[in-house]
Amino acid sequence: MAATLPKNADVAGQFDLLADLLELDGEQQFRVLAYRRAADQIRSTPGPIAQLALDGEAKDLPGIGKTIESKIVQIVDSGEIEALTKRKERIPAGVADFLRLPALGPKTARRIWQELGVTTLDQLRQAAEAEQLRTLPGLGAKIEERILKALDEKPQEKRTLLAVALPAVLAVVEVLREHPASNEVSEAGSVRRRTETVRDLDIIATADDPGALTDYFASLSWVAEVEAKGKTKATVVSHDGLRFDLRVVPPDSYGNLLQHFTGSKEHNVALRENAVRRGLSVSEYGVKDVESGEVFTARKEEELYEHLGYEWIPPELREGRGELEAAKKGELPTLVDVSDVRGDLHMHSTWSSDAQDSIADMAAAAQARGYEYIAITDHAHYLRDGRFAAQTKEIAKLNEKLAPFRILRGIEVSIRTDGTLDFSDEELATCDWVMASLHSAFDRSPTERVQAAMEHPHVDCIGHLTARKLNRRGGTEIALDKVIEKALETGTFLEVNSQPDRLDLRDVHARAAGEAGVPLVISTDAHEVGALAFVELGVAQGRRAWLTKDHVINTRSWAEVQRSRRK
DNA sequence: GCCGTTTTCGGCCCGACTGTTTTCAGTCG
Repeated sequence: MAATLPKNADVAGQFDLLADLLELDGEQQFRVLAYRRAADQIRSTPGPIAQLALDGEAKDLPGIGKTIESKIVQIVDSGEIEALTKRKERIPAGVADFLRLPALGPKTARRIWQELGVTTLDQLRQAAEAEQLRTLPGLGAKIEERILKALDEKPQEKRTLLAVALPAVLAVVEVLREHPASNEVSEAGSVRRRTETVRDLDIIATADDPGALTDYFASLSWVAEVEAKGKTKATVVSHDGLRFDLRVVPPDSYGNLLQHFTGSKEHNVALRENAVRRGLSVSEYGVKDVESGEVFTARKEEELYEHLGYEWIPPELREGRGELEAAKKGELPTLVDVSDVRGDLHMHSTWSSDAQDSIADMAAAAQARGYEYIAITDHAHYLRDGRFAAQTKEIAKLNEKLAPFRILRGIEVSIRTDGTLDFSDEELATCDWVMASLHSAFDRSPTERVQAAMEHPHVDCIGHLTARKLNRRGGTEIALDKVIEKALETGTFLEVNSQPDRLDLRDVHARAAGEAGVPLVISTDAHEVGALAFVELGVAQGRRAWLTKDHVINTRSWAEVQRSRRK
């Protein structure tokens, strides 16, 4: 067996590339689709897929059968899927890049390659500039134009953080609701599902006068550019670069449309596949009984799901990860809600030089949110040379004043490269709450360091496990299964960090931890009072992870948290 | 290639838009 297993992302990448090459080779589309689905499944699998394949358990996952499992084993054994190696010999590497360009699908890319001998993006640009593409039947000047435009654009724009997108969309929804022509207005798409980042921001509405509403939408003061505007649909770009899509739909099928435009694609495909087996064809306009031709429309999503035999599914779960099966049996979890949260166990004060507000201000803001307790968890390295004792005094003094509200004497320690903590055991022993986190040298044995920290008798919780920063760095390759195992063994909690660019654990990781029985903490890591509101993002992430109130330890009183601790 | 309260074989989501075409294939979400 290889010493280190290939990463899920790399395994998935090979299947996606194989799918691309098969498609270019004109293979059966359903084989291509099968590889793409397998790639998606592998990406959303929390543990190492390679180990599962070696153990013969990968084929238990949906969309992965014996053939794909054996191909994963090939990656472990020789580094690459054999079929991929073979296809690469036949198809020039650059041709697969054509598929990333708009308007170029497999059929067109293949023709450009085979009939014009174009095999790289540079050659493609030259061919488009020389107006050679239009010599192929079915291709014209427009295609050349679009290809050149796409090649000139920046490689890939960053995705918008949910923290930016969500308030922006909700504000627009509010404004549209106030317009006299509108009836129902809702956010849809990935924002409604609360995915950690989004590309476009979708809104759907019903209106007495659709044209009046789209006109109004396109004329709002923050709109910098109107990309498209018709009676029932408009796309605009705001001055800060956000792209909004508004669809105005008839009220009778509002439920169908809201469901359709909320997605995800995977959820909708699975929903429709299941419906097809029962002779029903589902579209955004209604559910058609194929035999009788009757069409069912729904004003509400609940009616639509009910008609198809499901209980209503919270948008956060609609990712094609087993929610339909659970909803059919009526076994969806009751997801944790922001109102369940009773305290915040990770935040900083001016004692950390990167934070902005005093302990007293943080406490007041937490009280205003209705919390019963907070933990002040300043970085250990700011609390040396008597500052730790001084801060403890300040907290005690505030507690006298604020009781029964409680400020916990917490701390956030860094896990050093050797797995030790950057604070003394004696002082940690006096803390109510200890978070341990990786803050540097992320590639140096992260799993072993986290495990070592969990073994420490005073560490209560591991903060932002993978240390990823959305749009900036991918996060460490931590063996989540080993971390979960150690968490269960030592009674250590795991954090869902609510910072907009962290949201770490990510959804599938938090779900795996929750299902394994590891208690989770949803905390903000706030560095200023306003950041306490990020709990909404953390809770959304928790909901995407199928977490209930019972999974989340800070939905309990502090006394209950203490009782449930094993160390 | 995967999968099964109609199937271990024969299916595999749905509709809109686009560009290039006189009826549609390919692409996209």
